Amino acid sequence: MTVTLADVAARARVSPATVSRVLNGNYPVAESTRERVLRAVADLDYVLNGPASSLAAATSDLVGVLVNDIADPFFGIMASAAQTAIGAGASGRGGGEKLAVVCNTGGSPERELTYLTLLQRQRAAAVILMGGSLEAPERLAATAAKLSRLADAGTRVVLCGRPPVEGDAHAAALVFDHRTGARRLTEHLLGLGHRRIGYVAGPADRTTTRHRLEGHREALAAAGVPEGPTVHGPYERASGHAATAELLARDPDLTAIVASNDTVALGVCAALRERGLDVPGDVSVAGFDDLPCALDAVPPLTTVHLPLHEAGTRAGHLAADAAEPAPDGHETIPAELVVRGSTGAVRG
Amino acid sequence: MTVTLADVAARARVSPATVSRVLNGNYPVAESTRERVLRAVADLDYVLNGPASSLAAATSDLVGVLVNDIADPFFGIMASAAQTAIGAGASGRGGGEKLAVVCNTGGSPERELTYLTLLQRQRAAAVILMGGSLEAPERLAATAAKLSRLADAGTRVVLCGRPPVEGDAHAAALVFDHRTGARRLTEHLLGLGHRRIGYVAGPADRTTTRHRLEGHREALAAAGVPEGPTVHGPYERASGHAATAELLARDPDLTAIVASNDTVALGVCAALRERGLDVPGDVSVAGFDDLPCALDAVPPLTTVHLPLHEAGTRAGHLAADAAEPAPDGHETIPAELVVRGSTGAVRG
DNA sequence: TTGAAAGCGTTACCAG
DNA sequence: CTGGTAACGCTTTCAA
Repeated sequence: MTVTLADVAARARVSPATVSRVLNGNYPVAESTRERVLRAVADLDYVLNGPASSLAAATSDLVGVLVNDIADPFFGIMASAAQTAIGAGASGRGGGEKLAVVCNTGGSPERELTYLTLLQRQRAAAVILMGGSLEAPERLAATAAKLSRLADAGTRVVLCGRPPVEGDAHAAALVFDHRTGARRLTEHLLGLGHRRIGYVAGPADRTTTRHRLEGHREALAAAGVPEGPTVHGPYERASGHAATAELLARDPDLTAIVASNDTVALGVCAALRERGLDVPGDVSVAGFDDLPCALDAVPPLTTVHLPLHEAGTRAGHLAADAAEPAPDGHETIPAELVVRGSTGAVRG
Repeated sequence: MTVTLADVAARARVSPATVSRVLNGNYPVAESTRERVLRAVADLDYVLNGPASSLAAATSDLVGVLVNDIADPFFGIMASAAQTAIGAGASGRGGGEKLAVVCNTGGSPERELTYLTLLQRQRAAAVILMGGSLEAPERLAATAAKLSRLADAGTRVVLCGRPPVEGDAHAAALVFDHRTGARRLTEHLLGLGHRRIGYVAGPADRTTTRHRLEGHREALAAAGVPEGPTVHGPYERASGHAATAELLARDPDLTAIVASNDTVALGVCAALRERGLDVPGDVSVAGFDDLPCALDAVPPLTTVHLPLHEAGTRAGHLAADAAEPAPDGHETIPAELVVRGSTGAVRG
């Protein structure tokens, strides 16, 4: 029923081996033969059988990109950049590009492991893990074990926005400097005169949550300012909205709120507006991630800019083997303060 | 080096066939044998070889989800829902779930075709095409041809948010009622007294752009109100921002602006604020898509709600064969007007 | 530069 | 309920 390589070979009057060589383009073939084969391919509308090809070659063109939340532009931007970088990379087997596919783990370690197994089944060429991870020890161990098994099987592993696995040299790691970014952000607010600062943290037990919170606390400690109320919640609008009520209940005199994430910051803004509070007149709001899709329609916010596009591109190149990893496997990606407007100073 | 099914069979003292049956769980096996096999699998840390499995079975567990822009939550939300629905569907071959992977076409028909070919290579179990498409005839024909070839090869094809292909009964189509939604939106503005309404349309030649614009014009025509200025641009913030300047230049007395998309609407709001115009006091802004991540931090907007999550879920079920398609293959998904606040009336 | 043939690891059919 | 064994379609030495 379906056209096979042998059919193409017959029509082109060559051996299957020759067709394979033409298709993979990694072997010298006479130009005339080559043309004859390509014409036969076109005539027969032949499509290579991926599974057969992968089986025989013991590798595939699949590159898995695991993200915590595909509905969050934070991941969308990185994934998009990675996918472009991968597709544009060196042409792989099967006469073409690599197939970069995005897998949505929803932040669940179980689903993450499931996807990794699935990709391992497929003999994926590479795997990119994007975003922070849960910090539960057994989970980390399970993931680390799976990753090193993947690496052993020849799958390239790239960590993007996630701390390197302890004692695992297999994976290239691109690490955002959340801590410094968060510290700068809080330093900025302190510089504007704020002394009562609330903090909406991300989900507990996540690396990003911890690192950002640590930076925040560093800044407070250095300035000798006591820590204000802190509330944890998922990286979602609703979370910022609910947290705001909680923070104001705990300290009605807050003059600033730091959100662990832009999406959360938007929720904070909405909640403040509902209460008749002016942003940033009454309460200053600061965010993190600098998502282009979220920010300039709301009052001027100060945020920390993470170069998502660049990070994703770099991850893609590493995954596609189109770039050399750093000697020690780690690369730190700077987080840069972006101040929008200048009305965030404390009144009086 | 790598553990194969035969190794497992040897250790469990059964035949390879039996191991396969245990793993696929679609054949009766004695409980004791079954346990022995599973223990051997665990002991050896065996992972099924996907390509070999797909080759022998002539199908795979891969489901491709093609989206126009993975960085846009519009697609992220639908893709996420679809992925969940697919994973939760009937357990397929290989002892588990289907692998739903999202592919970012960037709205380019070439990349779309490339991905479809790649998925065809992989003998994908299903393909979901999300979002509107370009209307260039040759492109439509090329895509249609590819899709029917996929369908012939046993791949289920689902269209989600894209009009059905002419004369192609292979694909199940979930169609958003953009036209009615857009009509209602403009009717609402007209009801508030607006008579000079600008329109920021999506990219030219896209089905969504055309349908939304048609609905807008229907409402104007029915009310005998002349069409205001219209500007085309991509579905991005920057586009709304730039378009606003253009619209106001063409008609400084606009009292309302309809954006073809929420992301664009945010850009419009930002541009208006920069000009010192109050939203919706001076100019009323209306959006489309009702993205939860975009809307309630800005002034009350009126939008059209598209049930993205529901649509994505439905698409996933259809792709996973966990639901029956409608008899004629089409399903229309309603677009519902959402009015936020009530201050959008024309002044005086 | 090309051809022949030996696998690659599973599945599924046919016996038992 | 279990075992034996042809496919499945391609890649890749090894020769020519």
